Order: sequence, then structure tokens, then C-alpha cells
Amino acid sequence: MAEQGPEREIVHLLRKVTVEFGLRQAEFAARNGMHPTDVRALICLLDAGRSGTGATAGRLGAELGLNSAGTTSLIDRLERLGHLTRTRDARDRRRVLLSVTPQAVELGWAAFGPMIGSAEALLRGFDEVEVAAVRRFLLGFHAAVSAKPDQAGGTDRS
Amino acid sequence: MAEQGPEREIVHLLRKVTVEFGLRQAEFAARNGMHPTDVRALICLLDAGRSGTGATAGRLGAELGLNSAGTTSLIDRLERLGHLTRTRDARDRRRVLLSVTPQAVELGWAAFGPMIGSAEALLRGFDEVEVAAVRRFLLGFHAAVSAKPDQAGGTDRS
DNA sequence: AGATATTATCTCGCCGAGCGAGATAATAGG
DNA sequence: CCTATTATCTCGCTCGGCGAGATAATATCT
Repeated sequence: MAEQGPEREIVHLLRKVTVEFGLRQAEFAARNGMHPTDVRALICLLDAGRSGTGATAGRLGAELGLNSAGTTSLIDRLERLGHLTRTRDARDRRRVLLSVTPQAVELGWAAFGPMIGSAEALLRGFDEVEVAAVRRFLLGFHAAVSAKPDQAGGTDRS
Repeated sequence: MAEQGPEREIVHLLRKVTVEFGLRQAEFAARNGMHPTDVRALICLLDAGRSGTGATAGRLGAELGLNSAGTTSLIDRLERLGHLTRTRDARDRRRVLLSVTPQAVELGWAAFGPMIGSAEALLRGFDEVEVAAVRRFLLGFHAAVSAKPDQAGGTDRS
């Protein structure tokens, strides 16, 4: 009955990782008087900071799938907690620029640092070919997840 | 300026995947008159069914990090939508057994099928060593994420 | 057996995240 | 200038999820 190869196991594993990851995020959020969305917002802002993208309110809301009202209250919340600051953009004064405070960086690090550490330690036991394989898989999967849902194909479910 | 090796990139990639994955889940949920939590619940129930674990209300709530009140209303919601059925356990009549309807299986497949298909296609282009590497990484990372947060270590942040 | 503790789920009342609709302010184009 | 567009905010509301506690079924201890 339906030999389905080792690929299916990998996919379920990845899904399991994402579920567990989401749970940790939620726990961390609760522990710090926040909500899962707030944590994801901090992740996005830290990513934006790392890649030099100017983080604005609207952009953040779009990335999180919130509408403008929700975005405003999210930012209010994070500002109230001292995790970010609003600044009117001087070039285009409709925009609000967001910058995370050092305190928030510290917080983010506390949340993800240990996990990052473990993962790096794990990967240090891999040779170049193996690391490249993991990298290629994640890149490909990210592309697949980002793509709009279209073809389903007659794959065997379970 | 802290040469930080290829490991860090992998971790950020994985985080990106989980964020994107969460977004797709939320979109799918909204498209079907549900909430992100409901989708995660269906995932858990489908997983439980696959591994033969008896799915009970309490167990589901624990996996999702909800308290009993929230769990009850979640189940009410899914039952109302026809995605699961409640049955009192005959052995222990305090328990409520949950079983997903075929309709819900179909729905879950519509949500994750294309993604699973893409990932499998991707992995078919990998040789055994590479697949094994991906598998080992995901297993190790899952273990790391499941572990309680303890050591932080002085790793270089960014 | 009968009293008590424990477990599994449900009910009630409340808080607040996020939505829809629309207001407000700044920029761009005719 | 007058209008269209863009970016953010305000208001009112719905409903997911929490805390507290009720209820019912099962274990445990004399």
C-alpha cells in the first residue's frame, strides 16, 4: 500500500518543527506580556533592520497580514512596552518609521539565542556537502511556501 | 566584525520558512471561515490519526497551548463547521474522543497538498547523502526547539 | 461500601486582538 | 489650486481565549 519514499517523512518533520517553533513563540510571548503577533512583529523588524530595509508601519502590517487598524494597535502595544519607537519620516511625512530598541533586541536574543546556538552547534558537525544540501532544501521549500497555491497533483495523501 | 560562518544563514532561512508557513496557514484559515488556531488543530488531529494516538479534547488543548475553556470553544467551532465529531469514550466516560471528518481531511489536503508535492519534488533531486543530511538537521533542530530554554552562551548576535 | 481526591470537560463572564468603515494628513499629477 | 492617491490613525464591534468555578466520571483510602 503506497510506498511513499523518504520525502514524505521529511515534510512531516519540517511541519513538526514549524508547529513546535510556533508554540515556543507563543510561550515566550505570554511570558513577556505579549501576544504571538507581537513576537512575529519583532522578528520582522529585526530582519528588516538586518537587511537595511526601512521599516514602516504599513510594511510591517503587510508582512504580518494585518489591516491598518490592527497594525496601529500592534505598534501602540509594542511602543507602550518600550520595544520600539515611532518616528515620522522627514522625506515623506505620511510615513512612520519604526526602530526597535536595544531592549527589544535583547529580548529577541533571549527568545531565539539558545535555539540559534543549538542549531549552529548541530550544523558544525556537518561537512560542506551536507550543509549545502540543507541550505538548498530550505531555499527551495521557502520558494514553494511563498508561491501561491495552484497545482495539487494526484499525490497520495496521509 | 564577527565572521559567523554559513550556519547563521541556515538558521535565518529556517525561521523565514516558519514565518511564511504561518502566514499561509492564516490565509488559508481566513479563506475557509476559520482562524489560525483551527487550522493548527486540524493538523494536530490529522497527525494524531496518522500515528494512531487517541485524540481527546484535553490532549488537543495541551498541544495547542489552550486552556480548557478555549479548547471547548475551539471544538465547538470545528464541530459546527463539520470538521470533526465528538464521541464520549466508552472506557472512560469523562473523556471526549475527537475524529476528523473526511471533509476536514480533504480541506487539510487542499491546504498542504501542493506544498507537500513541491517539497517532495524538490527532494527527489537530492541523492541519499543529501536527503539524510536534511533529515538529520530537521531531527536535531526539532529536538533543540522542543527543549526547554536554558543555556544562552555568548554567541555573537545579529 | 462510603467518603475523598483527582481527572476531563463544560459554562459563565470578561478582556482585548483584529476587522470594517471612515477620518485625517501628506504627497503627486493635471 | 483641485483632485487622486498613499500612509496612518480613530471608532465601534465581533469573537477567540483566559480565569474561575461547576459538573460528572474515575481512582484511592480507610
